Amino acid sequence: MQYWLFKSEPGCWSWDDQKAKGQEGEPWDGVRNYQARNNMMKMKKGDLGFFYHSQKQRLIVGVVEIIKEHYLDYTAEGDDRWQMVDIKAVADLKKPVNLREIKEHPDLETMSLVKQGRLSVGAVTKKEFQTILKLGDTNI
DNA sequence: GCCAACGTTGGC
DNA sequence: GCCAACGTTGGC
Repeated sequence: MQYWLFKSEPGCWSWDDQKAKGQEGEPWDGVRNYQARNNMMKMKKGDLGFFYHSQKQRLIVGVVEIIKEHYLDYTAEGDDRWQMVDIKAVADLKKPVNLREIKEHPDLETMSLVKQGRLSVGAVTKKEFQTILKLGDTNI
């Protein structure tokens, strides 16, 4: 089992939008970054991840599950081979975790979210995942 | 609104 | 293949 982090501007695609999709989930399309794509290609069905609101809020708001492994992004053009995965909402973080808490936490300050702010789909270690769940007062 | 960080592009 | 210029993202 591996853990991940999906970043989105809430004005574009929010946690509420994601939750509205329910069990059906939604393709994480439009990723145009090789590192993010490579991360998606490593994802397995059943892996868990966080849903992060970037920009104004800067909060980890929920937990998602990968429900479909990588396939061709239908927004890719021509010979592009951009990939996407499907994710569904699993749980709210009872207490959303903000970026400042993450930066100040000794176990979290090395997260890719902190070190590589611009990466839209990042990996999270098991320890980081569990630490954030604890900060968020949430059990899965 | 500004700026730093980073990825991408294109000239050589 | 290198590197400067440029564009984009996201934190502040």
